[in-house]
Amino acid sequence: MIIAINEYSDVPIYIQIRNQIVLGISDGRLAPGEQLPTVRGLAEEMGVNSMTVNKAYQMLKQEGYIYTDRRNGAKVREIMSFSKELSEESKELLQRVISEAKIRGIEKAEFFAICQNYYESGLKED
Amino acid sequence: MIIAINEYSDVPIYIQIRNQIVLGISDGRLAPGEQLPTVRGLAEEMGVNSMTVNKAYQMLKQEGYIYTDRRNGAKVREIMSFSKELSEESKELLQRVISEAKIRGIEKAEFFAICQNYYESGLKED
DNA sequence: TTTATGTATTAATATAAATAATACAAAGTA
DNA sequence: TACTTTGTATTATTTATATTAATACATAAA
Repeated sequence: MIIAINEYSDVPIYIQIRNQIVLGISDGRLAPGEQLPTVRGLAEEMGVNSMTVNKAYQMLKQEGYIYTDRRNGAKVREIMSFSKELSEESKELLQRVISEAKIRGIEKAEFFAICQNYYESGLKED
Repeated sequence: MIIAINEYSDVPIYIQIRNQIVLGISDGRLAPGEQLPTVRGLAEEMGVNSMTVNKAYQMLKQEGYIYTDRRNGAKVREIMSFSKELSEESKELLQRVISEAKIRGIEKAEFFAICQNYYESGLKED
């Protein structure tokens, strides 16, 4: 999976890496159990420091998306035991997005159509 | 309107202030044309520096949510000329939220129900 | 003249991100 | 045994940003 970062974004690089990998897991580009690039490998490929990548992996591990061992590197977890609820952070983000949508006069149906697109991306398996 | 900040959040204070005000506009707690607290007044009330509040107002002004003049302070804009589209930032946030919802096994209908709640908050006028 | 408004300026402090250079533990391989 | 590759730990440095602080200015109403 290609991980592209925006160097002009004010989102820290390690957060961008983390976000991209979560996105990859959600749309199927990263399969359960799949091997992730090594810390050093990804760092070199992206042109960033390996500690920056390590920080992203630490975060993903702590959140339960991946696991690591010293020998075999990092892999996507096969079984993720999340509560079937949005995280508090997600709720706050969603509220913000919807508040701005409302101010811009975007109707609910319109908004749902946008969500639908994101929800369905990556599901096609033919 | 009460503006409460979370001092433990890693979201900068001026961004939190900005977000709260946008939220207030979207749910009707802040009416079009309504007078906002003065920079110094809000700063004292919140126990932060006035330049921090000023930074939030600058951002809101630049985004088109409010206007200011030296004499009358800051007010919510009566007419906001936004495009009827989500901002790029909102789209990215929404994609992130939905990717995490999918990983957690939250069905689309469930997700829409959550959105519905946020969409309808603040509309009751009786 | 006084007052209250947003704004501008300059400095200082604190925090965090990112890089850099090494080193360590673990476990497979030659 | 020796070597290699993995994630991880450590320490230091640089850079950028947030926040506070203390003043000062322009404006316009009272």
